[in-house]
Amino acid sequence: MERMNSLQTLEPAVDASCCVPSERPALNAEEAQQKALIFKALADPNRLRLLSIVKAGESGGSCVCDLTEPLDLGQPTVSHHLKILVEAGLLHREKRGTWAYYSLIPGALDDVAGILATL
Amino acid sequence: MERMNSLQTLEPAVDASCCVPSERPALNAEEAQQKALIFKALADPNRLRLLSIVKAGESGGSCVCDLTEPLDLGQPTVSHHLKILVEAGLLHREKRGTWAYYSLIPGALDDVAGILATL
DNA sequence: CATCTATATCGATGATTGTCAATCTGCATG
DNA sequence: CATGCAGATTGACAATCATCGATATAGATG
Repeated sequence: MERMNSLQTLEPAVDASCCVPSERPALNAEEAQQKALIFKALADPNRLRLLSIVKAGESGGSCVCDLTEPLDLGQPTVSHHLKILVEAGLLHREKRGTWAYYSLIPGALDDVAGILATL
Repeated sequence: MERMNSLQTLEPAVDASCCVPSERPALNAEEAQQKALIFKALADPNRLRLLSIVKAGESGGSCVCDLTEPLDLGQPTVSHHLKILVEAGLLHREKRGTWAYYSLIPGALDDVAGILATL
């Protein structure tokens, strides 16, 4: 299970040869599952709020203690949601001393938008 | 429950007065729930494939019978997934004779991308 | 009207998920 | 080393969800 998605490598150069969009043959089961994982991560109100707060507080990242209160959720629950967002390739986690700081991975949300555009 | 989302009216002119992005105060619980509904609709591999197939077959829409086989799912299950996509404001359903034709709502996926961009 | 066909709805079931309380880990500081 | 604190992990439980088989609805056609 470790390190599930990377978003960066999700569309690994569809065609190494050359150009032409080459008749996209409609998502196969495997691709669909990959991409669904990312949308699953976004499919919870509290996780959307976490992303929103982390994005708004862009300046070294937000620590869990800052995120627990506004959501009115227990600390373990927030940790759990954050883990899902990290595994989806949307957030980055950095431990500094006792605290863990979470920050948006640059471009990650744009990549998701790209997935939608190329469905 | 009827007619849940419209996507078009989800961002109802954030600010009627004028300009300035006006310090977005991080998703509140209600907005988050609304938006999560849309991502929930996208958070299933088979629904992603349905969207993909419907999008690819843009020419009057795809009927359920065309969608059942490629997904290898029962007809009731496909109908169920399609309903969820319609309720999320992503697909349009049109009954012609005995058949039901589904088509992408123009701009709907772009609107979702917009939600991501303004998180 | 009887029948056929395409699709929708219903009821049940197994799987997944969100949440919490309890516990564990690891860093920091007295 | 003992204590305290931030955060992660675990185990349990209720709620939600995806799927299916059976059935219902509603056009079309004989």
